[in-house]
Amino acid sequence: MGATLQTVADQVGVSRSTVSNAYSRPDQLSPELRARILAVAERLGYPGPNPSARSLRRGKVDAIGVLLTANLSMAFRDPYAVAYLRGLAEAAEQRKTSLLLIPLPHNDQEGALDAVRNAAVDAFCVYCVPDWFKALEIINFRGLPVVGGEDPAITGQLSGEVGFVGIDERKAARRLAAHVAALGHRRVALIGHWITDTSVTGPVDVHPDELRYYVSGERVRGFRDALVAAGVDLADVVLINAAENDRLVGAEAAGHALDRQDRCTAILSTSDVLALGVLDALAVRGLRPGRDVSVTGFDDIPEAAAVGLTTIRQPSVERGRIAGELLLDPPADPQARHRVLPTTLVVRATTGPINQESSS
Amino acid sequence: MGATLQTVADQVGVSRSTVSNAYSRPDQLSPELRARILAVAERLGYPGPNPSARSLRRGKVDAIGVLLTANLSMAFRDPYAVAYLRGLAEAAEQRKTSLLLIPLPHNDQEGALDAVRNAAVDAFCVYCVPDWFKALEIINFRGLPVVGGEDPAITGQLSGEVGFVGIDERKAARRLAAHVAALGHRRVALIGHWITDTSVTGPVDVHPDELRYYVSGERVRGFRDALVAAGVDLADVVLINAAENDRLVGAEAAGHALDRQDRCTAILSTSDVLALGVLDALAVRGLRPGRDVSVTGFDDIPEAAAVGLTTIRQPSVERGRIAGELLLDPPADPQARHRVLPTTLVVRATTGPINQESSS
DNA sequence: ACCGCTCTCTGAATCGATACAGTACCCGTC
DNA sequence: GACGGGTACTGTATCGATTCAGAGAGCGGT
Repeated sequence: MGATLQTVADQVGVSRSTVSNAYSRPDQLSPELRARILAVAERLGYPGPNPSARSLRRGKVDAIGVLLTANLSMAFRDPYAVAYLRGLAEAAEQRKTSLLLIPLPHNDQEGALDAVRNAAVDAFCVYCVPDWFKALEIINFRGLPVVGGEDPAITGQLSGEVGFVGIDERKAARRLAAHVAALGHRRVALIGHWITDTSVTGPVDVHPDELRYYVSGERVRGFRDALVAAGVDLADVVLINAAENDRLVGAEAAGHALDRQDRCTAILSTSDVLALGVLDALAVRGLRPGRDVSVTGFDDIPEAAAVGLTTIRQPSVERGRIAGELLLDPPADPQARHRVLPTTLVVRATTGPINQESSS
Repeated sequence: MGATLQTVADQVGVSRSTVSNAYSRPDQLSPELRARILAVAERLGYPGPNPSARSLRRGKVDAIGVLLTANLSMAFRDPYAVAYLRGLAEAAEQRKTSLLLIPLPHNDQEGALDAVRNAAVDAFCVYCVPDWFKALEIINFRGLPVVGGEDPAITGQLSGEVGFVGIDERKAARRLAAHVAALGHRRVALIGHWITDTSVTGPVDVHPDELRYYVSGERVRGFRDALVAAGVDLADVVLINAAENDRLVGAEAAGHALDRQDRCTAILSTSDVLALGVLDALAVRGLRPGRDVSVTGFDDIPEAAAVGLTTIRQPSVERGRIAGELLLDPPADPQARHRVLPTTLVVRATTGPINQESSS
């Protein structure tokens, strides 16, 4: 109970340094002595160097902090986040680095920020964290390297070592909406995750330039760009806030678009998860996706292919892997620390030409 | 750069202790002084108490280590593991505790064990880690609390504070195999994850009592129990090892069972993920699941319902949540630290009565 | 016999914070 | 005016390791 380096050193009759070396620098002492030390350590029940003490002295903990979504357990519901995490884990695994998943409790901004302040890590990986959550500032204040996938403008202001791996959100969204507009849709609903609020799901009346959460905001702005370019009257575009990135919430949001007299003919969501909920909502009302109402998602999670969802594909596992690599082996060239990955428009069955009959 | 408690203390003109209190025990000093201290700290760029130093002194890090599958990134491929992790994250989140995902690199036993030795955590949660990986021993040696879901016999030998949350693997497997036997199947193949080897997928000739990985071993033994009870000749039972818990590997393993002249009429796998691969293998060969060959899985992941897979349902999110609760709020009563959760046989379309025509 | 070199091992300084006993002072009370 | 009881802050010991300059020994070469 409570054996330390010193205890072992005293027993063996060598200095503490030597015992330390036995564990951390085997080449610094003779193999025989090392064997003797380890044997005594085992006998005394010495569990090896205390990790906290070691990292205090070394100034390094071999772990990177992961900030995933506003709320950790939520992240495990989103297949895209899981895939991202997998890529991150692959990169970390190869470099013997642990991943510290930091809890971000709901309804406790201050507590969440404390968690970021107190995390024992060498760097941070931030994914899908809303702008109003001041995590980046704290990380910056701590002077730790960080890789994010959000607003490049914000990360550009940080002083520490910063990386970026993401996509051109707005451009991809534009491509998707252009496809929908080209099919003839003119009355459209846009469902955006967290664009105004994290507590209420429903229609909102905000100018797209004032949307809050960067990722969704850019996607919605991209949608609008394309719709305007196609000559759609913005008065016919309904904007709906989704309080969570969740299938049930997606269905609820879709309800607000479907249960009104001038029903829209297309619903664009800022994520596949929400779009799956939209499809549920259609099913409940006996509407056919791609015929009565066109539906699109974003991300291209595996289930999207299964249900034939038209969406934007963005790299998932690879994105996580690159994030990990940027943190663990930062390229000298700052240019190389800013990676914009390609996206693809994937057209499937949930989008189709406007149906004269039911849109009348 | 490099500001510490002392730096701040000197600037403000108070003692180091007081600055420490300003952060960790606000009730120990006047609000005015605290405000002044925090202001100076901010100005000096002091990022708050160093997490390593704090945890060294406190003897606590507010993190629990997670050992997930032999290989971390693999865990994110298994929907069951992800669900488990979600439950764990929920429990951790409520108690402001972080989750340290520990990398367990392939082909590096020693490195993996070091990772367990060096992890800065207060406790461990072990899930689906094979017996031959001596992680439990190390954790025990470190004297940290642990909750596992594997072999209760092993965990029973540990001296530290130990919890268990799992299911009666063998009983559940028995129920499943009894269902298959009752449908008339007599030539059966069993696919087991890691039952002999982690490098080769294919038929093996081992007595079930000598299988390696506890979870799969128990499941296979349960299968055999029921088959024997139903009068099946064990000579007609093929045992196939799966080198990974992976869909592709499942398909490969199934190939070994299907591409032989005395083709089996039922294939039982130790996990849903493997069973999905088995279904792929059937599809490739133009065989109908539930008609030509009956197929079963284990776990009841969401996709199982989608494809109509007969399987055993076991709690996933709940299992993770309970594991977290046992670690973070250990019940005083040792009995309550051993939780065996219920399982259900879920019969769907992939099992059916033996088909006279194609089994002849 | 002496130089220089490698190989092992030692000692002191250091990493940055927290716990706890203790001091100083103020205020009200009998 | 002595005393009890708070409140606000300080000082010191301590958590457990790593680092690095350097000491001493052994050894081949000249």
